[in-house]
This record gives sequence, structure tokens and C-alpha cells, in this order.
Amino acid sequence: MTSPIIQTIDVVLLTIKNDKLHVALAKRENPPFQGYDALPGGYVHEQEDNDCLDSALRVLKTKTGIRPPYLEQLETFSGKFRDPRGWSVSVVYFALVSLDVIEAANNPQVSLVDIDDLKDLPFDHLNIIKTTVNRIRNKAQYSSLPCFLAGETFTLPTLQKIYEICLGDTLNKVSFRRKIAEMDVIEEIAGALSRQGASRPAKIYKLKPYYLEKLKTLESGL
Amino acid sequence: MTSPIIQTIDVVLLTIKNDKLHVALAKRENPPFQGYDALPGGYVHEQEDNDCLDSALRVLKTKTGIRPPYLEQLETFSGKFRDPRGWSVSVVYFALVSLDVIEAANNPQVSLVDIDDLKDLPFDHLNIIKTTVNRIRNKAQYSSLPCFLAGETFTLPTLQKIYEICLGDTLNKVSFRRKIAEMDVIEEIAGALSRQGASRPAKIYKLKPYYLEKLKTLESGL
DNA sequence: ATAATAGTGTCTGTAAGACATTATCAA
DNA sequence: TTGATAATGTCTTACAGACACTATTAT
Repeated sequence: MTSPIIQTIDVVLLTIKNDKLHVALAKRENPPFQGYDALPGGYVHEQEDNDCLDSALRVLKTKTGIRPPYLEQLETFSGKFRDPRGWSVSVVYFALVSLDVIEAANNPQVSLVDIDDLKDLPFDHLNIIKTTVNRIRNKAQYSSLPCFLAGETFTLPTLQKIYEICLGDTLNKVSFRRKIAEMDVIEEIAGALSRQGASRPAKIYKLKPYYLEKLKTLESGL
Repeated sequence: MTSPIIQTIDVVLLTIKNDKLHVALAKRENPPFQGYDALPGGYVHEQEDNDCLDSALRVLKTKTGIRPPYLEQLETFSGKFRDPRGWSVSVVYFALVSLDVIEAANNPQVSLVDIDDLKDLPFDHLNIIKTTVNRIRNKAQYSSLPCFLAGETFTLPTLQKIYEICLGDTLNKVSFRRKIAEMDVIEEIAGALSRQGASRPAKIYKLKPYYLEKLKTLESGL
């Protein structure tokens, strides 16, 4: 008989800080890699969790204090060599939140790292994060996914900036607004204006309640 | 202590028969659901398999005799209730092959079922198959994925038909050909013509060797 | 008034789809 | 020649991006 397969759950929590994508890492409390920063992870609790999505939500809440509005399964990473303890399977989820959600949790165990400044990470976590960023870059082209990176309220120039950060490229303002309108996921907050500096204030929007936790996708991209 | 989590691998093998998508089901040799048709599935073999993709290839080879050129991870299905034995995790992969690959294997344990005629299936396999079909419908819009359903050689009208079956809709011939040309994944077999009936024969193509096992994606769809 | 950014109107080039035309086979 | 399907040429329309213009604020 062989050793049992190690079954874990990991979560990639992303946010935008200083106009750059950052990933939330948590200091590991247990071996292996005790004391190192890594993706928040844990085990399925058969009693509490009805499925792995539940596990991911619980793990994230436990390790970071955060309950994200949107959580999506990324993919499952597996193999003989990714965990020093032996054959392992990790079901990975990712979530997007605004920076203030992370700051509100104010967890000293959690650090935010620019995805372009990532050093070596335990396990295959670097690869997992890169896979997540690719997924986001892809879905940003035709969905409301980046909207989850915005705060509760936001302006259209802000939202465009968020999309541009996800895509790694600038967008045409007119086209962007046409697409966001077509997507029909945000609504204006009547009368509210964003005043900053000596310029015309921007209208303030919020996600339509229906899309606070759901993704909307378009047939054709931005 | 609780019972261990059941860790399985399942594979959705799809093909086209009578101009309709069909899924390959294998008669289950062991409980639960012994004797019923279900997705080919099995366990990770820690010694033989380097990762779950290896496991999926081995499972498919064992249960159906088929070694598909293209295999992609679909997603992982998990939970308390999907397996009567208890909490389980199944990493699911899907593959696309031409009908003659399945017929060449000639395995009496394997049956092909029209995806629109599926009755109740063991576990959550019906849901898994529907998820696969959605993935294929989606990727057919902007990738070479349906090409794996074609045989070794094919004509453009045939390939268009395959795409239409995947998408569930007819396509514009000129646009389709522009897109396939843009994708640059197939090449003409010089001089070869497909003669059938009293009409102009079609040129015969094959996948470029590089794309026999790889997917090509486009920025914009069909 | 000026500077700065928000928001919108309009033009143009590209690309997709509709349609028509030509090509090539068997009978 | 006719009927059938393959292959391609061309026109029209729709949409994305570029650009320019107008709007609204603080100083």
C-alpha cells in the first residue's frame, strides 16, 4: 500500500494596489514551508463543507478574514513532485476584491505582493498565480470579471483603468464605454459625483445588485 | 476521525456520430452502480502517474482502449452527495476524437450516446457532460478545438459541419473559411480530392502536424 | 479665463455576413 | 447539358477605434 494522496484547497486572492495586480499571501503556520508566505490553503472539512467551493470560502475566511463576493474555480494542480510530502492534489480557486476589503480585514499574517515581483514561492504556487493572471487577462476581454476589483462605487475612468491593468494594455475610451453599456452590469448613482482636483467630476456607478456576485459575459470582446 | 475523501478521475470522451455529438460511456465493472453505463473513471495510481493528466490518459486507455491526441482538464467536481460512498472529489478531463478512432478500438464495454438522449446517469455525470458540452460550444467560437473531432483528413465543408454541430448553429461559409485560414492550423493535401456523388469534389485537408495535439485560439471568434 | 479631466458626437477603416458567380464533377 | 456541391469574388452593413468637440469643475 502507498501513502494516501494529499488533498488540499488553495485560493488565489487578487486585488489592485498602486495600479498593479497584487496577490494576497499568508504566512504558513505549519510545515512544510512553515513561516513562509504562500497562497492561503487548507484541507477539506468533510463535516462543515458541502463541496470544495465551501472549503475554499472557509479556508480564505480562516486565513485572511475575507469573504469575497466572487469565487471561481481555476483548475486542479496535481502530481508527485509539487508537494515535498508526496503525491498531492490541490483544487484551486481564485477571487477578486477591492483593496479596501483586504485592508478592512487588517490581518498581519497577510501580505500583498505585486504579481511582477514574486520571488520563489512554496509548492507550485508561482505557477498557480501565473495561471490565474492569464485567466483574468482572458476573461477581462469579454466579461465583467474586473468589476469585482472595483470598490463598492467607482467612476467609469476608474473602471477603465482597472480593465487596462487586467489586460496590460490601454483601451479606447469610447469603445470601452460602449461595451460596458452593452454588458449592462452597472448603474449610475443619481446625483453622485466624484470630485478630485480642478476638473470635471465623474459620475459614480455601482454594480447592479444582481451582478455583485455573478459574472456577466459577452459574445464578443472589448 | 472521518472516512477518507474519495479521489477519482473521470473522462468525458466526445465524438460526432450521425451529425450529432455523442459521449462515450463505459459499463461499470465495480460498485457503486456496477453494470451501469457511466463516464470512464478510475483512481490515481501514485506509482505510474506523474499527475492527474497521466491518470486520465491511463484510465481512458484502460476503459476504452483509446489514446486521444488532445485531452483538457474540464474542472473538478466535489461534494458530500455526488457519490453514495461519501465525500468525493473527481478531477474531470475531456477529449475529442473522430468516430473512427472509437470504432477502431472496438470495445464492447463502450457505448456511444447522443448527448441529447442521455437518461439519468450515475453520480453527477449528466451534469459533468453538460458542462463539457458548454465548454466545447464556447471554445468552438474562437479555437481549433472542433478540429479534433475530424478524422485524419477532411474537407472544408465537413469541417464547417463539425463546427456547426458544436455550436448548434449554421455558419456563414465565407466567414468560416476566412477564420480557418486566419487560424492557420490546416493544410491542403495537394492533389487529393473528395469525390462523392455527382458534384464538384472538395479539396482534402489535414491538421498541420504542430496542431495535431495542440489547441490554437484566436483573439476574436468566428 | 485656464487647466484638467469627464463625457459625447462623428468619421473612417476593417471585418463579418449576404449574395452572386464561377468551377468541377457524375450522369 | 443538367444537377449538385465546392470554391471564390464582391457588395453591404455593422462595429471598433481614432479624433475631435463639448461639459464641468477648481483655481
